[in-house]
Amino acid sequence: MGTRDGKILLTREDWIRAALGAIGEGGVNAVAVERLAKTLGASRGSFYWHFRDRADLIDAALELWARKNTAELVPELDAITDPVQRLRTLLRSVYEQPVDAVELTLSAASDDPVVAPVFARVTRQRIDFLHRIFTDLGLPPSQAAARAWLAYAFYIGHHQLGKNPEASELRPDRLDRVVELLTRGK
Amino acid sequence: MGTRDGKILLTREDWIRAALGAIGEGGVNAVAVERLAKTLGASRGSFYWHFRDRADLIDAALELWARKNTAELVPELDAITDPVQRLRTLLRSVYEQPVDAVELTLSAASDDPVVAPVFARVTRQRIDFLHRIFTDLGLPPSQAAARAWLAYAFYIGHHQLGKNPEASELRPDRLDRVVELLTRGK
DNA sequence: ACCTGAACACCGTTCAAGT
DNA sequence: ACCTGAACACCGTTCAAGT
Repeated sequence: MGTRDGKILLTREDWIRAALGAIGEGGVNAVAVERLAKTLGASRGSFYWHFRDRADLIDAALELWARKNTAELVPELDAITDPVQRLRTLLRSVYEQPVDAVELTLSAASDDPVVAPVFARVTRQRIDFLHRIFTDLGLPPSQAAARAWLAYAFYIGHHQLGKNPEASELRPDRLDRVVELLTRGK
Repeated sequence: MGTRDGKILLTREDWIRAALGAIGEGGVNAVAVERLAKTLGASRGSFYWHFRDRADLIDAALELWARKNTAELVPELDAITDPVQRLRTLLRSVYEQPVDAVELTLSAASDDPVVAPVFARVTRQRIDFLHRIFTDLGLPPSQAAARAWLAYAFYIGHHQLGKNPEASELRPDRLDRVVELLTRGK
């Protein structure tokens, strides 16, 4: 944020930060160029100097989120050698409150043309991660693949269900049974 | 659809049908009063004779969907006596193409104030249904509850992942392993 | 009872003009 | 290089006026 003639100059990053805030609060639809401009004290026209269009802004915001969030988390978890413990640590974050608001938006809007490619990349990284857990447990690759898919679909569904207060009352209060089911057998 | 002076009169149902079509094609956001009015050959003002506002229309559309879809499906599946077969039949519908477009919208937008109550009701009915499957299998209630939750979260997550072509390439091609995992063990 | 048409506020995008 | 302000199209909602 530079200044000139006492006026504040905005950077691309200023807009991105504002967009991520809006996504967290109200989802992708809440990213309104006019509202952000008002918040940042600039005109709508100014926005179009920094970004091609609204989709460009959302794309940049999600890219930033994915880098900070997934790319940095996976190596950290991979450091845990016991695969069951690694799975438990991952799933525990699902049960944590509050769930990352951008994460929710991402999976809910995964068919949005802007969201889709980011979501696909994050998904691939995460399923790879789960697959490693199950092969480390000694499962053959095809079984590990089925189980990784089940675990990841569970992860996504759990998030979606958690958004709805009435639905989440129905969920079990302990993770243990879920972990046990996923890691048992063979 | 009556007529008067050669002019077509629209009913609430005409608007609801148009709204369900729009939801299926582009999600809840695609329900635009002006666009529907143009499609139906009426003015926007006319819409507000039949509905309080846009949310009222979406609500009515989802109610209709839930009645047709879930309330009629559950008794039909309950007729299958073997619980494993019942689960397999249910999960098979998840793997079927194409997945119901309204179903996708419903779980993706389950935090939307209009969608939330409908989603919560549908969720309760379905988890009850799954719970019955697992108690029929001989599991104690608390274990059946954990497993019903896992199965339903899987169901939702599977749908969400299926929206994304790249993500769904990673899913296993056979349901059998998933059914086996869910139904196995004491 | 049901609909039209104009009005207002909000938003995305473009662009000539300013510094 | 970065921004403003006006313009246009699209949309939700209201309401007086029509039949």
